[in-house]
Amino acid sequence: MFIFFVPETNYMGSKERKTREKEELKALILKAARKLFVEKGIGQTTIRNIADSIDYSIGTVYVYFRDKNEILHALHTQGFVDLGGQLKVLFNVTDPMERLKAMGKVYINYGLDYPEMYDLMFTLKAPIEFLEAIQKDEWDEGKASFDVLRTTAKQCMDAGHFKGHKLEPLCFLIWSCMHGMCSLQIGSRTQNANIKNAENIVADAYDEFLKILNIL
Amino acid sequence: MFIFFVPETNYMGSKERKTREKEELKALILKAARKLFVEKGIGQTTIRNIADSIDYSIGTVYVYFRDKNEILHALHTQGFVDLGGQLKVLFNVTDPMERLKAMGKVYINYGLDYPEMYDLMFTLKAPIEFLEAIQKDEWDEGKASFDVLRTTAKQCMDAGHFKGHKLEPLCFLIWSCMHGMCSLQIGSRTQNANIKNAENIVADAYDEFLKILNIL
DNA sequence: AAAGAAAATGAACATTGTTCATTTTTCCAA
DNA sequence: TTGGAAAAATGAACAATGTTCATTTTCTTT
Repeated sequence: MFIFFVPETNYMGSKERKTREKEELKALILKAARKLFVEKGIGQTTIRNIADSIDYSIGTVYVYFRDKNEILHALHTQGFVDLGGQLKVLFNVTDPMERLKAMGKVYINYGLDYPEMYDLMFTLKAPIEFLEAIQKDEWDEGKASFDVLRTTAKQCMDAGHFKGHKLEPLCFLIWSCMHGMCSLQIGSRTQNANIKNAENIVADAYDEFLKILNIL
Repeated sequence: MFIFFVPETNYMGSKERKTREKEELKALILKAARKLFVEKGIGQTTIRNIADSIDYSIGTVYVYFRDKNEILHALHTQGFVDLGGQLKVLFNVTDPMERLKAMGKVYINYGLDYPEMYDLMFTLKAPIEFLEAIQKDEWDEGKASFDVLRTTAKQCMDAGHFKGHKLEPLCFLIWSCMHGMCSLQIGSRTQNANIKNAENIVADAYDEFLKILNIL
């Protein structure tokens, strides 16, 4: 009894520790990758860079991630946890119309503050290609974030706003507005296009967005 | 006199022909590049592919273009000539509000019909990086297209629309709306995000956009 | 302490953008 | 017509990158 019990406990214990250590290393790789992406851009960050920065070999990275797209997808998911968390906090705001406005601001700030993460989440094909590669055609994080918008817009409608509008397309239009501003700004399409006051154009356009919301 | 005249004529003639031939080959390279980009995507098209498809060597491509970014920028410019031309045709529509609506439709159709060209024009960093590389911080084609929008929106204001709105930020907001829809659709962000009727979401959202324009 | 399992390694490969010395072609003058 | 210079075209070679996998190292259990 004793003879069997002790070894088995040790085995299970180390097995669990191993699992934890593996998760820790996986997290370490992601943390390093994210840091490099933010610092020097996704396109300029190589697997070697990531491995070097945490003093592991290239091969080790490939033990924990099948390819670069899986790393990008994992960070893509992290980004949605971050942004989604910030959006969910806004349910503190009881008036749905005010909440909707606040959501727009949070979304824009996230995009402009973390452009590389934003690109990963909403522009780059890589994380989507990973989903296709593993035959998963669901995008859970995107779903969740869009649900937050849909729920809020629905409450706006219930409160008498958006008369004559369809919920789903209107939500997508609002999302497109916010995304479009972030995307054009991040992609440097505002800088050289002869737009006046280009540095503040997103903030100014957001004000126009608010004016329109106020009459809907 | 005669002795000098004849050779000089020959020289100038062949010189001009040479110039023309160089331009033709440059155009041929761009045509091949564009074809491959549209067929298999920009990321999947290599310089070797382009060279092979027109039976020239890799080196020749580099005689005519300093690097891949220059090719991307040249096609980026072509795209703006195309789209800009389609937009300018709409000045046939005299009512500025109707013209604005039509411009949105043309823009969206272009984006959805030629997603790779659209990415090149409004999303990818490469053509912008080329501008930076050659120390040019003007983006003539972008300017011209935005001018078309600005002019039309200004006429809308003069006709009594958009009261209380600022021209420049409102134009950017409208552009962002259209761009956002194209960008999310092209980037496959609508497909798996639990959006109902995802195939038609852009068209449906455009209808919501029209409803809003009608009250502004 | 030894054997077996798990983890880490980095050399090696394929692909890409890019360069540049060399070759081929074109052109003009004698 | 032809020789040589100018122009154009070439493709071998290089550096960087993602990726694989046979080998080495480390850890775990008995």
